[in-house]
Amino acid sequence: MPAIPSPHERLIIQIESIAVLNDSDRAGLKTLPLRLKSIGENRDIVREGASVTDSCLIISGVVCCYKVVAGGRRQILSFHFAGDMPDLQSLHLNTADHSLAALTPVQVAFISHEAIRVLMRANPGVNDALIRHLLIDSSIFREWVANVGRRNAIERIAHVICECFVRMRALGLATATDLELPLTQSEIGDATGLSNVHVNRTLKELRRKRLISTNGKIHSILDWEALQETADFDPAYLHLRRLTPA
Amino acid sequence: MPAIPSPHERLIIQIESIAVLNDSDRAGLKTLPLRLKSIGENRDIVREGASVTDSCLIISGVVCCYKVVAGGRRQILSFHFAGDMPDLQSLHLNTADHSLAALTPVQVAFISHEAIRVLMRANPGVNDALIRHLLIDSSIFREWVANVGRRNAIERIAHVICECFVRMRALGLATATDLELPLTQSEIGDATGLSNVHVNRTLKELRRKRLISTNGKIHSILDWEALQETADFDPAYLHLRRLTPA
DNA sequence: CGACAATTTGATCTGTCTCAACTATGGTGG
DNA sequence: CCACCATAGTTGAGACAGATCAAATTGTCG
Repeated sequence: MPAIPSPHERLIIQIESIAVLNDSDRAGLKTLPLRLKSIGENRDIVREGASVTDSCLIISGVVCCYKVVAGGRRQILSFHFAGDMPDLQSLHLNTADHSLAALTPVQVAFISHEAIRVLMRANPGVNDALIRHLLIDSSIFREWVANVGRRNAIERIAHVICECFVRMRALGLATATDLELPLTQSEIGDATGLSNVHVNRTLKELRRKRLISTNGKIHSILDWEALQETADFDPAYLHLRRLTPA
Repeated sequence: MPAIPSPHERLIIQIESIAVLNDSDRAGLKTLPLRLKSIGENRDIVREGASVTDSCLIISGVVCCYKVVAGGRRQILSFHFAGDMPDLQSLHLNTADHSLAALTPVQVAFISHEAIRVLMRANPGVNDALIRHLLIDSSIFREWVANVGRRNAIERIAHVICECFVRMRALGLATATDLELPLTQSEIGDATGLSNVHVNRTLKELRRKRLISTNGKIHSILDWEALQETADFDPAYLHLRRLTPA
């Protein structure tokens, strides 16, 4: 059982799940100055429209990006876990076009854009890796457009579960069968464009089909093949180097 | 009435709609070697899963990114016009996670990744501008997730029209009231997650409300304020430097 | 224990889909 | 020049997935 990774190690685990780093890249990343902060459940970390001068690295907990459309309905755009940098794009887009919120109590580390820019200029490996991180986020948004646009309720929810499972597993945050996904049904609904009532029924359907089982915040994958099948899930869009932790 | 811009000029118009370039940036962009090609209507330019070594610049016509989900249903992810580089992300994600297709006869220019990389390394202004282009694409995908996830049919369609209008106008491809948008109703449905029948009814509703009028492929904005209102449209997510052409 | 959040269930309603037929439109070849 | 055909658009009727509303149940935590 490995010790809990340090914040810098979290970042390196995340980056190495998608890109190859050499010793000097890793050394450079370890010099990044981090400003740690704890944030309570359901608190906004960044609000849409704000000007941003730091990007944040998640150390623990679950975070989501979201927008609010006319009528106050919320659409969750993505989920993020320890090691992710959910607003890295603020490096080149200074006004936030969406909000970032803590879904659980979270620990984040703020990193100034300036420090990241200096490191990227000095270190081509880090430069390429972070751009790749940004582009993979973009790829995930594309998949989500297809998910909410053209899949039915059971496919949508199964797909989100598959994605979270694969991504968390690559980050060392899930076992071969279990993941801790502390989302409410209403949050799953906001991510999939469904009402919370219908999410409830659809989750029941997934359990009835013995694809998953749920014990509090812990979800178990009972039949990974069948779950991917019903989700129409293909992990290619995540552009991971490997699907299991190193 | 200005002459039709050259391919390199198209690219510079597009980039200057989102970023500031200096003389050396513009000069550098003009040296990019372009391999021109004409592509027929409804032909794929890049197919999902392919390995890509060139990015393409659209010279004329309309192009879309799309995915096909289980059951063969298509989801259009984005529309692209003259000056756009719709698969710039292949620079760092070599296997395409979606397809790119010509919706009209199009002229494209292929640019080798190597040439773009050399230019970006030599020219920080171009580097930042192209990354910004990538991140704005990403922002547009986020808005589309919210559009198909949480808006109703009339809002979705009005929103897509608003976006195309503003983006085409910034590229000098639309007048103050008219845009040439040669999309079939079925393509609009694939972009908004609606059936073509319902698109038809909803477009009729938009015309009945005197928000738009349609004459073949030419759409006129009759009441821009009211159209934005019904679309819940705010152009901030496009991160444009200005909403009208230079 | 009490209070509040989250989940579960039932009943009803509605937006959108599907299927099918019909009309315009434009292109092609005889 | 017109008959023909393919494509896109339009309209109607019925079905269904998922929304909404309402209420009961089950956590969960101070």
